[in-house]
Amino acid sequence: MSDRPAKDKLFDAFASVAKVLGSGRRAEIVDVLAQGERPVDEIAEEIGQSIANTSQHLQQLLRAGLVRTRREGTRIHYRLSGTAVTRLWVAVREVAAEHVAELDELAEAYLGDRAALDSLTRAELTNRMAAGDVVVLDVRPEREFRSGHIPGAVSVPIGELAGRIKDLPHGRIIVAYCRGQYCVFADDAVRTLREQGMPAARLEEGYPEWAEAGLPVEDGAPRKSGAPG
Amino acid sequence: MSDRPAKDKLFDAFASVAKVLGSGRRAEIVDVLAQGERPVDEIAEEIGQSIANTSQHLQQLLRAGLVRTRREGTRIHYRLSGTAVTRLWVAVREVAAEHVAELDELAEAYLGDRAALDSLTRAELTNRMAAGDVVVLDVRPEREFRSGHIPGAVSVPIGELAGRIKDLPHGRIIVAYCRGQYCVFADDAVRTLREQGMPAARLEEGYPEWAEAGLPVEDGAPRKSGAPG
DNA sequence: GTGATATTCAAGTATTCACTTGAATACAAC
DNA sequence: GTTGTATTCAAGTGAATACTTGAATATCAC
Repeated sequence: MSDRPAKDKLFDAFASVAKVLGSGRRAEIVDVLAQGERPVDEIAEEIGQSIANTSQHLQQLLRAGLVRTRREGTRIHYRLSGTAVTRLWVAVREVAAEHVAELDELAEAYLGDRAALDSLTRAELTNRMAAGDVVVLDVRPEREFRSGHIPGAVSVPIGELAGRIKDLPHGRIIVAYCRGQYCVFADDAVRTLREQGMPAARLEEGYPEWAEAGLPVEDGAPRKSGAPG
Repeated sequence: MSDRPAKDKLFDAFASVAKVLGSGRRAEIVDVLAQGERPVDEIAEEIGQSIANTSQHLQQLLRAGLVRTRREGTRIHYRLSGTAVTRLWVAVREVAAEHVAELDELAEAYLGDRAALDSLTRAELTNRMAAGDVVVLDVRPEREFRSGHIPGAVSVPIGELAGRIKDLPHGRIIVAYCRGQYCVFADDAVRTLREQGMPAARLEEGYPEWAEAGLPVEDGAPRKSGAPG
């Protein structure tokens, strides 16, 4: 009754999208690119693989249509090909969080114990931003901040945080955010700030989810450090 | 700085979810189970594979946490483990539709030319249902209808449609729906009805998307054929 | 043009995967 | 208990995959 070979091919095409996300290294690449575009060598460093291997993973993502490229001189910048890809990546993590038995252990092994860390949802953060009683801290690498961030956020990459704590405004709660729920930067930031006696919490999710939810974003260079608006 | 082995394992765990969807046959299984639970032999028949092979695919889906089982006598029924899995499957198809170059051709090869077929969005259908000027026709196999359908829909499996056209009410547009955007049943139904001079259109998407969107659903046996409410 | 750098390609290897076939298990009917 | 049926398991094969190494390509600076 139904056209079996044609149906198989159609579903193989759907599966090709999932298949390309079915490698931990390519998943890391998508996670990185969800923060904004990056050249090959930086991606390789980010995922801890050789450049040749990273390039081949990127070719696969390209063939599957999940990423696009842009040439700039000798460098080739990769980026996700659209917001549907971000949604797909979020959906994968959701299913994993709900249904993969060992995920909690693995996440704890990587992230450490989060029990002591406060976290805010996006809605809570927008409320508090409206009330004006928070400082929003973007602790991702500065180039990710430049390609897009929460409006009014201060960029202090996690590596520089310890040395710049004194520049941060006092008297308001500091809410740190980073790449997402499974990113260590914001956790590290909250721990560092707490050790210095500053009230701090993390945004539960990260920048890609914020942008994907249609909340306002801003891009460009960070202001000179000091108290923001 | 970051714990590479732990990070790799965490992302491997995310990837394991995508990987298991990265086979056309397993994708078909998920598509079938999105309509409701099914025993192994029916799934095997639905995807056109041997029972042994289907069983192994199901084991993989089970290990990855995407499906659950229920024993009933000697038969084992598989079902999706939650709505997050449906969302993931929808996300995969969206990315494929947007970014996989050959998908249009493959879909047309399987579905045939759709240019002449009217289709309604979910919102359009709910409006027309409220206005009372449509007959909603569920052309999936009856057991899928029983495990959940659009309220007020009439169940006429596609294979029986030709013989039951005379039982359908006249004077109202007939809107057929089935498993989803890439399912042929509703297309076939619209063509069959049109040939008989009845005004017909299809719902753009299928039952799983309807249910996932939080729209009302109903379950149970179909009424005896004849005009519904 | 030459040299330097970023990226891709190609070949090789160990591993994993999909499917087949045939046997083993688990429950139901008797 | 035996028989029948639904499902799973195990072994085998050919294809695909991830990563490595080393060479090829493309652009820029000069």
